[in-house]
Parts: sequence; C-alpha cells; structure tokens
Amino acid sequence: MDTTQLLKGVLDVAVLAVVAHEDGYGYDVVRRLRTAGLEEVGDASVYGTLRRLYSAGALTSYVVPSDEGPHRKYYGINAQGRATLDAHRKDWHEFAGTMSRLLGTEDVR
Amino acid sequence: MDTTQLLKGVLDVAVLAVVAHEDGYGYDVVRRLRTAGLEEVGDASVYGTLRRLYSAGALTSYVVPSDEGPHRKYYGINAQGRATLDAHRKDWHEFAGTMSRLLGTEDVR
DNA sequence: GACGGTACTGTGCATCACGCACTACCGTGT
DNA sequence: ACACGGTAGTGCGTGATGCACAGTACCGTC
Repeated sequence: MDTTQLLKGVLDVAVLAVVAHEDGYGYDVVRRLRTAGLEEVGDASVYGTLRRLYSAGALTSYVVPSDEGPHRKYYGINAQGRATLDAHRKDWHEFAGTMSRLLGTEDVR
Repeated sequence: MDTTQLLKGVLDVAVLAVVAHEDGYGYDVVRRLRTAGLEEVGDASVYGTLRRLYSAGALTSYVVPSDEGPHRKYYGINAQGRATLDAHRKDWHEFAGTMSRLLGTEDVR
C-alpha cells in the first residue's frame, strides 16, 4: 500500500514516539519505524522530520562517533517534545476514532 | 485540533464512504463529514476531492435543480469507486493499527 | 582499491488541504 | 427595487510535507 499520503502529519508523532522511547540517531530511527510497521517510510523524510522537530525545539541533539562508520547524530526528546507528543497522540486517537466510525468497520487489533 | 495534515490521503476515503452510503452533492457531503466528526474540513477540499474522484472514474455525477437555491451536482459511487473504497479502507485499518501500536495506547472505541 | 553497508545533508518535485475571491440562485425584509 | 443571508459551485494561489535523488564521507572486506 502507499502510505505516503497517510503519513502526512503523522510522521511527526511517530518519530517523537520512537525517540521518546529511547534516544536514537537518524539511520536508527528509520529502521525502528520500518520494524514497527511503517515499512515504506523514506529515509529523507525521517531525517527531515528530525531536523524540523529539532528546529521547533522538541528535541535535543548530540553527536557520537562510531567505530562502524561515520558519526551518529543522536536525538533525544525534551519537555516540550513530550508535550507535543501527548497533544498529537490525543489528536491522533480522536481522529482515528472518527475515521474508524466513518468507515464503519472495527479497528484492527 | 488541526486535522489539516492528518486528513491527507484520508479525505478520499472519507468522501467515498459518505457517498457510498447515499448519493450526495458537495454542500451536503461537507455537512455530513462535519457531522461525522471532521468538523474542520474545508468546503473547497471536499469539492476538490469530489472532482478528483470523479476524474479518476470512481464516481458518477448528475445535476438536479433545486427550489431552495442553485442546482445541485450529485455524486454517486460506482463499481470502481467501491473497489477503491475497499482497498483504502483496508489500508487505513492497517495503518491505524500500526500507528496505535506505535503510540502505545488503546484505540478510542 | 572497488564494493557494500553505514550515516547525514541538500535540492527539487508532487500531492493535497485550504483560504479566498467570485458567480449565481433563492426567499425575506426594508 | 435592493440589500442580505443561506445555499451551491468553480478556480486560483499558497503552504506543509513526504520522497526521490545526488552528493559527501567513514568503515571493513574481498
């Protein structure tokens, strides 16, 4: 399926949720999102989202050198990010509920 | 909440679902979507979506004069539209399941 | 020392919801 | 007559954002 459009406005929350669980660097966040089920997410989208969230003040950032390749830019969530996450999560659940009702079928899981 | 981005790619399904339930004209579809919970949906978005779906061959269209104002352009779903709706509905449920799992909270309803 | 995996940046494009302006029909009130 | 508010539709321009693609750079292995 093509999740490109469905992802709109949701990648933010997804990335926040992943980072909130544990600090991570871009390449790693991509893998975690894909493992979680968002298999078609583009790497450039994730890097862009991380940068955007950082610019917005929702994330902290620090660089860690690596033995297995180039340096890794880790991102961590801060208080503002957590607030954003909570708000977005609430929005998502409301929205998902509305949509599921509208589509007239039970939720998966 | 600002559903603008969340609506991306979902307005299609929502409109298809509403029209599948019963033929409707633009202005009416807007009201039905708002009543269903998508309170912030813009009228231009719905008109645009209806035209897009019609161009894509998912909807039929016929004009009906009205006593209470200008003519109404009714839209009805056809076989292709129903197929599209089913596919999108399935996509939505998969996606919603993935997201809800990722956000780590129960679904609303 | 070419290759594949890792890791990040930057540019440009396509999709799509939306605001806004405009046209147009109707009934009611002044 | 005329303005106004509700109904109904079209078209234009804008903004947000996911993504493809190209480029840079580091590492280990064959």
